[in-house]
Amino acid sequence: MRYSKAFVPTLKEVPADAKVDSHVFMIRGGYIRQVAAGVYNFLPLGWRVIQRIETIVREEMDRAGAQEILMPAAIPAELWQETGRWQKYGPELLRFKDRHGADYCFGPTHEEVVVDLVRRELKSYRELPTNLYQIQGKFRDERRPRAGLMRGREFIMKDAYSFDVDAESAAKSYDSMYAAYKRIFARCGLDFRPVEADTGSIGGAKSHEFQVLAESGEDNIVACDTCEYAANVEQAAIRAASEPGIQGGGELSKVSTPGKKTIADVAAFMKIAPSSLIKSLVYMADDKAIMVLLRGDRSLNEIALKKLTGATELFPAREGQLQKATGGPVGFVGPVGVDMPVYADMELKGASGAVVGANSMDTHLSGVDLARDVKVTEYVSLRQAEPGEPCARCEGHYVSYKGIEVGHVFSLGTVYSQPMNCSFLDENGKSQIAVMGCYGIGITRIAAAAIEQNHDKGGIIWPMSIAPYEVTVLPLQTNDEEVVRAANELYESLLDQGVAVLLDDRDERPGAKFKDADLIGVPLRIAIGKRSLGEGTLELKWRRESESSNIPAQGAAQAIAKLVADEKARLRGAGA
RNA sequence: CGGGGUGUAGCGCAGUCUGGUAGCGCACCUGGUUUGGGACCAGGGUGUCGGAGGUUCGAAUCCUCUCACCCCGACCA
Repeated sequence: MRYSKAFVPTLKEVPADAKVDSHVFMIRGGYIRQVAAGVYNFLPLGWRVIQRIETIVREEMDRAGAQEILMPAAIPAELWQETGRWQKYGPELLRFKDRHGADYCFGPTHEEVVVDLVRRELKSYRELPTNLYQIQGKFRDERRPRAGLMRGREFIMKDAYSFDVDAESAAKSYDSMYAAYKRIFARCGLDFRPVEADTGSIGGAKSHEFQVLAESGEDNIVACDTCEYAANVEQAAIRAASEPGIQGGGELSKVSTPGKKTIADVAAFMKIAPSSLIKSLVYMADDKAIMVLLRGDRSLNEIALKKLTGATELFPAREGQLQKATGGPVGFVGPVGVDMPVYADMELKGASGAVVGANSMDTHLSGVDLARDVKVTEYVSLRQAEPGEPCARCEGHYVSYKGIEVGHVFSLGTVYSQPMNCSFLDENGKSQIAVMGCYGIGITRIAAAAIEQNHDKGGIIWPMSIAPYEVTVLPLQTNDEEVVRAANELYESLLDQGVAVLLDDRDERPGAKFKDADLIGVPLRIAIGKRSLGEGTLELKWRRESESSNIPAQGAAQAIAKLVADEKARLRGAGA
């Protein structure tokens, strides 16, 4: 591409709306433009990146034996009603009516559609296993879209669905996708980690997320420093404590704690550690109040609570609801004498000598013995794993990371195939339900995650495999015939070699060209100027390095093409 | 959904408190000089002041309603 003809509107100034690096650089570099909250146009550079990511995904999915299809974005409500998700999915599902008044939704995921497709055709076990995938624009009406492509409402996703005869075969399909995902993310040049995860509203038995490690990530991950175990904190296993998390003993007595509403305030006031307090949380589970008890220094794992209660809607009680349920004010909530289910974290089993709220203004209770003073409904593991604590699987300890979820693989079992009756006849002529898996990749999110991991103050530093252009050629003096001729020749030769090359033939000063090249982030830059051309050399610089080197002008195209190919091969090798 | 904030030129912003007929930087257009890290000089204004209603002789500015976007939290494949 000749830059003079390209639609690449770069910006010197940082747009006011963008806070995250990947968002800032995608706008400044002329990759995307916003249309509405969480909805973007992809400009030529942005679209080239997306297409290159899609190509890698297609190659690896095809290699793993999956077949590409395309399902509709507009889905009739009946399919979603069949699985009950029309009711369950909530306001994230964008719903609308056609001219006849029939209900539709814009597909945020396609289990219903693919199962409907397969169940109509599937007859025999001989047709399995099969794996169908698509790359498609999805829409999820996020409450709060943010950070550009990291969390948009409309985004591009690759979703795949496997169908197997039994659980054993389904496990093989799962493993094959897991392996394909590792190759895909490695080829995209990402530093990532597969972690055990919650299955969320998709449902099913086991799942892994593929997390790109980045400070700006929204997900919290813990990984063991010794074994291979890594998990989302929503899911992370916690090693059973060998003794109660709070031990003190003593008599139950009232303590005056005027104005001390938080764990930190009470601990400081009473001169004890926050870990000697019990945190009492009141949640509304489908309009029923429940209480959760945790050690004062721990955080609730809401996913675990949701699983425990089976509630569709679960949120912290508002002030009025809380007062009604406990009879006391916010800040002094406690479990002694309350009339509602009380779930205590496993760590509190046998706890004594603890401090809790007294359900009356400016008062706490000390010397609480859970077994003696509180009617605990059940002891369950309800807290989040924390960095530094012992690994549940080995003798190591947890380390915490921030991650961007770019892929997720689910072992679904029959949660969709059963209610939708997706069946086949086995060897004995007996009807069986297909065992499923589903596998997602956020194509547009990969682009954002790659930038989060690969940038500096000046702009993006693309991995070779997904860069919009692999090489950029900069003629530094556009009024110098020799320079222009050499640049044009190199440009044509690189095109002949199959290299994706951007020729900056604009009548701009060298400084402007360097700045734009850095911003756009093309991995390899060839500067052609009077200075070096006189000595028969060109200046080659990797975007990721600070120093340039000179290469002979003679045969430069072949040498550059080889560097590009070697770099892509290196990334490919990383996933093997 | 709760809390906070912002809408004025393509982009970044000032002007709003205290009402008086819209401005700065960058970008852009014309001419000239420049050319190895976002050049300089001269000239040019490109605007339903987010929208609707109201108060007023007069509204970017005051009042009411409304829309959009951003941030924090909650929520979430």
